Amino acid sequence: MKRTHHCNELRPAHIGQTVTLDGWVHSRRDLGGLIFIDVRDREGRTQSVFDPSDLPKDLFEQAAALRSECVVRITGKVRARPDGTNNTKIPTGEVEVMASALELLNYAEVLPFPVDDPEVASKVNEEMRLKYRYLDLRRPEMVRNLRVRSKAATATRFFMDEQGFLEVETPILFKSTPEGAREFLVPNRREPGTFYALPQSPQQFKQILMVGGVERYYQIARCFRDEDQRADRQLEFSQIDIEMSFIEREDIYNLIEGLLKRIWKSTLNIDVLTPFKRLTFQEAINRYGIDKPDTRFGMELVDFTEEFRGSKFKIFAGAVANQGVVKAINAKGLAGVTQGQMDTMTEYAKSFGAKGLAFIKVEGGEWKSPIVRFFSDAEKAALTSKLAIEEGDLILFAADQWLTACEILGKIRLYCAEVLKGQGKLSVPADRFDFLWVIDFPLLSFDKEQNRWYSSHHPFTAPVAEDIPMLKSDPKKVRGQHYDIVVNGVELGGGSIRIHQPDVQKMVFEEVLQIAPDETKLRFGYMLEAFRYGAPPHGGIALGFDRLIAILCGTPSIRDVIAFPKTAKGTCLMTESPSPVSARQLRDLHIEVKAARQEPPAV
RNA sequence: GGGGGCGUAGCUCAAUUGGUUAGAGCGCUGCCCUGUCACGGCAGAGGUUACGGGUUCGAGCCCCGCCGCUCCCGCCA
Repeated sequence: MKRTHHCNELRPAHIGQTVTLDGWVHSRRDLGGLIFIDVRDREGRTQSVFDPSDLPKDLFEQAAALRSECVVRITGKVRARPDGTNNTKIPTGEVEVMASALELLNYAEVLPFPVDDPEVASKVNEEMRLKYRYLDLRRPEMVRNLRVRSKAATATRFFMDEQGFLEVETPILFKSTPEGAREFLVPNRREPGTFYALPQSPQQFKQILMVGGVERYYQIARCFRDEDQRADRQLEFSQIDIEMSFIEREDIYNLIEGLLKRIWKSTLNIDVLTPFKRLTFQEAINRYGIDKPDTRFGMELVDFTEEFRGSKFKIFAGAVANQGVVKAINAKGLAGVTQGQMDTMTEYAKSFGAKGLAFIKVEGGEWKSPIVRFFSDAEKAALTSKLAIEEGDLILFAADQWLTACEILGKIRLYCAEVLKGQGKLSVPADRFDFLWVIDFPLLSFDKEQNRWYSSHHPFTAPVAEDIPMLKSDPKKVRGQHYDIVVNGVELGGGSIRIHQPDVQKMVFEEVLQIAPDETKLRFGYMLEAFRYGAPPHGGIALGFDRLIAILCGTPSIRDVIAFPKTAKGTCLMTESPSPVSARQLRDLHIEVKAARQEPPAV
């Protein structure tokens, strides 16, 4: 390598040294008689000067012909910049390289979009950024995201190693287990009609590793789910996947708190306070209307079920009489909500099953609301005191079954917070991270359509020991030893203590979940068999690695922290995948495509 | 599968709500310029308004279809 320094390295201490820099032409300022070339690499940029008075004519002309993003090697002596010409915006701004040699390593054609101007580049259409991802990745913001990702991965590996974990890789070609997410299938050439599946997660392998005596396993694992995408969901994504033997829930909490503390310290140099708060599922729903609450602001749900029992306002009284609840939130300072925003909120509430969205605007010293005339003085007094109502407030109500009412207001709460942030009435510091554990989830949920119970998390989750007797008598009340780690309203990960007794697992499969014994054997037979030969008590967790990095980088989309992400429809705009394949490939795989299909280009 | 937003020059955006030859900034090309760093100055090129239909005397704008990007619901054990 001929490069002597990177482009964020030269300081006044280097003055007098002859150096060689390799990089891209970040910008070229041709003053006619004098040319400035800023050379950029992933570390930063450095100014070089081409002065015709001490350069051969052809060298000077070569420099004049350079254009943005050409790859160059520049050699020259480091010198202090003349008085008054320092550039305080860049760390190398006190010095410059007086070029004596220039090598054009590669020429660059005119770019489809600029990478040198952060203002413009950050606004470029994402379609363009994805198609020319290699250009997008040159932007300092993107380099920084990749660096944070790498640092976090390294911190994870160091920490997990210190804690005695073994990094073990598990197969990508897995067995189809049609529970949960839709899988990607891979046809087996060797036996027509059989398929591998790509793993939704290494769940079953990591439990088998515990049976295999590994005791402490981790992996930054690639997972695949053929479901529709979101800003925080890709078809393929990464998890920090962890499993441990001979432990209880507290051990997982401790471990993860230590891991996140380490990651935050090594990437952002922020000290995260531990232990994290804990909230039961019940309390999370009751206070925030969601199982992944953002606790960086208040606006909590307040219960008025007792106050409106027998109220003259029949909608509220009726909900209570029907075993439902009445809940309200105070969106402080939002009385000036526009009709459009109110309509949006009402539509939003309706999409979650509400019949409408009752409200009170507190403006000009009075309560403006179509429903307030039905309220008694006692009811008004209760609202005023429990919601701390003041001038300028907007009160919003939901009356329904407990879970529905809470979820509706939970969504409305988040919407109001966004509106208030937009108006500058609510601000959340960018470096604030509210971590918390959500615990005591119900083990089972009931599927009304299929008239059967299904696992809230997955069927290997252990019930809380004291609740086991209720498994058959009162399944609804059984709590699972499941936990979610939440930060700033984002579900960062979740896990559980697993069932390690084959008889309990069999009972859950067959008697609680009502999966036929032969089907259980077909799908999970190898697991049940493994558990017969001495399975240690164990449990684990998986953290969404992409989401974790997105939070560290302060971006709402995980596409910004994945080098080569896919679009919302699952395509790669750079490589144009997925794509048709040749008839011969299909024949080898014993696959006949019935849908009208595009022919691949002839090779 | 459903709902919303967007698509105009290489890029980011305008276009007085259906009316002349579709504009600006940046970029690009040429010329000038010895202390710039968002260099500056002068001149110039660059458009199938994503695509296909329709309504109209007239469509970037209205209608239908279609493609792509994006956000959300469903889905994600």
